Amino acid sequence: MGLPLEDIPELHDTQTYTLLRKGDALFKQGMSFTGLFLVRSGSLKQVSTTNTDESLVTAYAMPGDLVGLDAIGQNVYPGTALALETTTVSELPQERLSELGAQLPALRQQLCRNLSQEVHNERLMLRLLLRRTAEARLAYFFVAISERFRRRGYSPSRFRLALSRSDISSYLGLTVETVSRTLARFHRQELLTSRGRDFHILDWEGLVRLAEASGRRSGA
Amino acid sequence: MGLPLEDIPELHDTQTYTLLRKGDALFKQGMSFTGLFLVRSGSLKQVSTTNTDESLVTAYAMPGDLVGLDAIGQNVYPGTALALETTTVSELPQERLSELGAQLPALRQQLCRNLSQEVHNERLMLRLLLRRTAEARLAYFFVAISERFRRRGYSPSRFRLALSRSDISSYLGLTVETVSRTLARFHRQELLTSRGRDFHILDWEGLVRLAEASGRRSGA
DNA sequence: CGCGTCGTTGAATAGTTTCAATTCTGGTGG
DNA sequence: CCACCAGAATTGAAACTATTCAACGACGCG
Repeated sequence: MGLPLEDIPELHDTQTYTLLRKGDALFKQGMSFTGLFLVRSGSLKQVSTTNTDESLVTAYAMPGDLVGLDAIGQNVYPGTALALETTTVSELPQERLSELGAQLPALRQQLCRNLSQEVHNERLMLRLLLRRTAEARLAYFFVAISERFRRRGYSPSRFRLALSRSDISSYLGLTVETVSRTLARFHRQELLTSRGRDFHILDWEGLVRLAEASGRRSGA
Repeated sequence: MGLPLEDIPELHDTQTYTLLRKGDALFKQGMSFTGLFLVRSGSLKQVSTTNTDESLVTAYAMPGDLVGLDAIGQNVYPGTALALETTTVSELPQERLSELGAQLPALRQQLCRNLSQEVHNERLMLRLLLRRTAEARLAYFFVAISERFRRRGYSPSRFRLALSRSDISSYLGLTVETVSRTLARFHRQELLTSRGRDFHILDWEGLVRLAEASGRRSGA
């Protein structure tokens, strides 16, 4: 998520808004694909449950993000989208997407571009995270989130993340305890302070440095 | 990679074959996108170098696979494709793809589907690997590779992987030593034997069991 | 106000990396 | 054809990082 697809004005002419309360599901894993959703306010997390009963937080969507892109492939939503707070979304039904796609080849192309971009982002980011320490993973996470806030016009240094610690740990493949301890260390090093779900980035440079270093000795 | 896009017959009507010798680059990271490639024989790895000079093996392509899908987004190849052995590929130039896309809406749609599918696969697989032990990662890797060989009509239990140990370790986010030790353990447990780059799966069930377990205590 | 969930902290343990030393292998040139 | 070499793969021991288990404090909601 975090796609620059919102540039396409046609996607914004929608009247159908939906209001979700905290904990409501926008769609559930396994439901057949009916359309994409554009987040207007609030935020959502996407949770995928594997065949081994693990449930993983696989995406986080904030206002301006499109939700449901990964459902196009199988025509089925591959995870459940849960509102993390009071949230409004507008729907882009499948039929309307096809219509628009027929009228505007550019739209279809842009959609492909975005998907392709995502393939690459995820491949690289996750593979990068795979060989990084908890410290580097969290630093990377906050740098990325902060940039998303900035691009959306919010403050990049102070923000509220509706995700719980346990959501964050799931997203990064760590345990809650490790996330908590690492945040405490960041606080001590005056990189980033947090009170509950409010975060305040103090030392952007320092975070970026940690995020780019693997946290391990050899730079390979 | 490993996409079921080869079902589209139009993609196969190509005369331009290219021969690559071991170590040759099909394209290099940063080159602007000129088209996709279909692997006819041999195999390739895709290596992406990050801004921090790490180079990661991000994909492995065998006969029947499409290479270059992740270049569509930025119009630039996001990694270097290197032949692991003598390899032949046929090119699907960008112009031809657009032509075909205009004639056959189904093709464009299928391409989107494949991309969307990949987004989901990578998200889930890598996030799964993120919280798994080396043992589970390798088991998962061999199960996945074996299934790819089976789908392509090769033996799923005996195969030659042109990837070096170091390529595998990079792909899975481990060190060479850990891969080596874990393979040795698999051998002792009579799950999988290997001599150099030839592998022989002895106990499919056992491998699947390891791949699905996280390798950690809590099943969360 | 109490209860449950979320978040934090501590100590012991398990798993991976690191560094160093060999062994094995495939390709090359004599 | 064989010996040799360099890179690849393996193995061992020590250092380090994250997880596990357990206990406790904080917060929000009914």
